[in-house]
Amino acid sequence: MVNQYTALDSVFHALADPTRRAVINQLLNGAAPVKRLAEPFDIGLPAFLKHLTVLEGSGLIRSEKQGRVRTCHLNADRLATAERWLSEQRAIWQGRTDRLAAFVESHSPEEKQR
Amino acid sequence: MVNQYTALDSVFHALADPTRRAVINQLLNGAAPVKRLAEPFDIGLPAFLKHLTVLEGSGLIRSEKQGRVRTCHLNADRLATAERWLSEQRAIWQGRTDRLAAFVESHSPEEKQR
DNA sequence: GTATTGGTTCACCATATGGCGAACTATATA
DNA sequence: TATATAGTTCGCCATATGGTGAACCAATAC
Repeated sequence: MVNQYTALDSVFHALADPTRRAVINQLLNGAAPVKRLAEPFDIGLPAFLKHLTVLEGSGLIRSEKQGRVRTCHLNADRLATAERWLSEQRAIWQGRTDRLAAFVESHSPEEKQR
Repeated sequence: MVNQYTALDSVFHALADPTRRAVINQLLNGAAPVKRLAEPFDIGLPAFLKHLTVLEGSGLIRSEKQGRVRTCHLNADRLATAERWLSEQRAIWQGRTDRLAAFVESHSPEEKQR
């Protein structure tokens, strides 16, 4: 369980929670302070902060504090990381099913049912 | 924590583990029995079975047993579910940054620094 | 200066996760 | 029939997760 924590691990894990996905959704419209991000959810600030920590740990968001307010913004690159992995898998899958279809095609030219 | 477990929750959670992603990777090349899937990993069968249960619970794989061997195959649709969410987010993000760029463009035609 | 606001930290709790070994079931195989 | 093989189930354990309330700090606002 102490295996090197890859970027994909932490990104997918961060995305596996509805609260965190909702935060990302909010941040799509631009940066926002912690308070405003937390408003829609009925959990305490401490719990919410943990979600932000997970998100920031995965690189999906960044944040900086000035004065007493911390502003969070999305790091869209990291979303792309996950998207890339998924589309790679799909590409492999499609390549394989395409070859399979071609094989079937070439070996049973005129009858399709068995 | 007892919120209705959405499909995205379980899919992303399933993907958040390197062992489980590796299993998916194997299944891209076609169906395989549990034994063969488990070979590359140096964890016990019981632990491996839990991973399979998580994967099957998320709908990413399906499996059926005949005789004493259980054969697993990928359900690529579910991968697409996750991919779709991600690309939606990216679309929103891009729409927003595009509008932002247009706004900046139209409001400071010749000076860029403030 | 005092009060309020926005965050943060701390100790704590219940449950989930990911692993183990041992025992067990059922199907092939010899 | 005896034995090996493929899975499965069980009880156990350490750690992670997601939440709580209470106390605390540092900027603002009054």
